[in-house]
Amino acid sequence: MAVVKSVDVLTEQFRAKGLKVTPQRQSIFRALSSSRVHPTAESVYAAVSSEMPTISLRTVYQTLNDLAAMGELSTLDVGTGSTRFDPNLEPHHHLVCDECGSIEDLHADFPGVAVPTGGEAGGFEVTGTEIVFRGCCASCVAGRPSQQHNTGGARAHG
Amino acid sequence: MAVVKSVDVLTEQFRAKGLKVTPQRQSIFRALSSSRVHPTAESVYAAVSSEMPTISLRTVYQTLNDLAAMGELSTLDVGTGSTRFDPNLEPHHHLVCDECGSIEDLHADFPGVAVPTGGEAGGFEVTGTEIVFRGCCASCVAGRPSQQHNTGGARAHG
DNA sequence: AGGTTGATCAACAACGATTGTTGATCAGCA
DNA sequence: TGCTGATCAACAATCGTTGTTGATCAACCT
Ligand SMILES: [Mn+2]
Ligand SMILES: [Mn+2]
Ligand SMILES: [Zn+2]
Ligand SMILES: [Zn+2]
Repeated sequence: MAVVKSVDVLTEQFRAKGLKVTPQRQSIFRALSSSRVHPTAESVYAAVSSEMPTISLRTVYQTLNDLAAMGELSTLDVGTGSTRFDPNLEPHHHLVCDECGSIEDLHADFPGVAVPTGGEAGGFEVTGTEIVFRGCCASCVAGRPSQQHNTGGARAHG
Repeated sequence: MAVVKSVDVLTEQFRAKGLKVTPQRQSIFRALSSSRVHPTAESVYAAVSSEMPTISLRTVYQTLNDLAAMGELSTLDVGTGSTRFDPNLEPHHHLVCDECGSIEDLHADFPGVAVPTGGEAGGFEVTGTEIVFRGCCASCVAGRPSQQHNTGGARAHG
């Protein structure tokens, strides 16, 4: 359940790179370390703004990009228009709700998932595998107009 | 190896929906049915422009969106800035080259890939599963400065 | 403690991808 | 042939993101 490195560790990393540790950056560190929701730059901005109203969106983008460049954050693109930032450094996959746009983590590994050698895609050198499950999250399912339970017929792949 | 439906079939579908079958649309149909490269709107525009120089980018977007809305085309977002259109209607997965940006199809199914019930993501209703392998395509690997063969050490997940 | 130097700010402009709009012209199809 | 939607050019506008500028500030090293 480890997320982004602690505020202290990030502080160290910034210092080591000759980057100053400013209150803005610390505030962003804090916002990230207490977040499990794959925030956008805007939403980090909103969170940080509440305790530091003068921070600029520009600074938020800047710091998020710094963190991503340092590998302390990864970026996600699920087709919702804006980039999501993922403070969870562990290898994992994602469940994207088509209804509310939420993104949940799935900590599972699928050992069978690999590119078959010599086939259609022979010679492709894999460095990373991302699985995205699309569908409807539990809370959106719960909020639906009541209807007969229909447990069958979910097609794989859309 | 079936790709987008034939030009004739798409023609029928458009007529059935009360949409007119114009030379522009037919040209776009043709460009798609002979494409295996997950083109962007711009690249479809470029292809069609060569045989129909007066077509507008606006019309290309319009038709691609129509096709996507009809389910005759799917859209892909791999974080390269622009939407890729996929004329391949069969369920499949993708290999994205981080070097040249190419996207190859992988026609394989991974029966083990499913959201574990009752765990971290209990209650999520899956409607589609997309697997993206990131790495380096065969031709980019081939074009590298010669070095010792290193066949080990590909980490899964980045 | 003080000076150097990078960080931040406001206030913009600019970008690329995509969509909206308008009015005029054109052409598919019944 | 006529109705009506499609297309066109030529824009403007949107959204997310990055660039720029000059002024101010403050983290950090000595
Ligand atoms: Mn995640
Ligand atoms: Mn494909
Ligand atoms: Zn939901
Ligand atoms: Zn490549």
